[in-house]
Amino acid sequence: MISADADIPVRLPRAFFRRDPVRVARALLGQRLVSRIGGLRTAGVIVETEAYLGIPDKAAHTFGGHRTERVRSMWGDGGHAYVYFTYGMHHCMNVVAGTPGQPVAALIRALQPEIGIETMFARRAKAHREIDLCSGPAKLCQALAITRQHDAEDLVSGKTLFLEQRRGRALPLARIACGPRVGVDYAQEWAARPLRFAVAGCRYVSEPRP
DNA sequence: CCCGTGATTTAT
DNA sequence: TAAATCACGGGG
Repeated sequence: MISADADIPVRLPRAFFRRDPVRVARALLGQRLVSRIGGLRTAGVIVETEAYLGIPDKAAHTFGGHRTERVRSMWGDGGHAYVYFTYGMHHCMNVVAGTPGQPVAALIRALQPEIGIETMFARRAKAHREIDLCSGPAKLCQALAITRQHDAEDLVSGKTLFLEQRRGRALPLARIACGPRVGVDYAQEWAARPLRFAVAGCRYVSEPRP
C-alpha cells in the first residue's frame, strides 16, 4: 500500500555511504542534494558523479595515503562532505564514502536544478540558461553556495547541507552512462578507468558527456 | 584555444 | 623558501 507520507523527505542513512565509492557514486544518481545556506534553500537532483578510490588511485587527493589538513575529512566516516578549493577560485564537493580510514569519495559533478532556481541564477551571474547553473562540479557549488566552510559537514545529520532520498532503488544500470573521469589525464593507468557516472541522455550532465 | 587565481604540495 | 601544480570555468 502507499503510505500517506510517501512524499515527506527522507535523508540518506549512514549505511548508504559506508560502501565502496563506485557503489556510492552510482547510487547518488537520482538523489537530491539540498543546501540551506545564507537563509536560502536550493536543491537539485544529482545526475553526474565520479568515484575516487583513495590510496591506490593516482587521480585521488589521497593517493599514496596522503594525509594533510586539506584532505582530513576524506579519512573520516562516510556521509560527510569533502569540499576543496582549487584554481584560485573554484570549490568542488565530494561525498565521503567507506568507513573511517578509507579515504574514498564520490565527486558530485552535476545537478538538475529543482528548488531555488532564481537564487541559483543570482549566485551565478554568468549563467544564462538553466542547464548552465549546475553542469559542472564548481558550478553547482557556486549555485548552492557551497564553500570550504562546509568541508567535513555531516550530510546525515547536518542542517545546512544534506541528501534526501528521492529514489528508493538504484537507477537501472542501463540508464547509467559511464566513462573516464574528467581532468585527470595526469593519472596514467587510472586516467582511462570508467569511474565517471551519469544519467544516460540527461541534458544537465556536464560536457563532454560520457 | 588560452588564461585567471591562490591554496596546497613538492622541490630545492 | 621558491616553484610547480591543479578532480575548473569562461571567453575568444
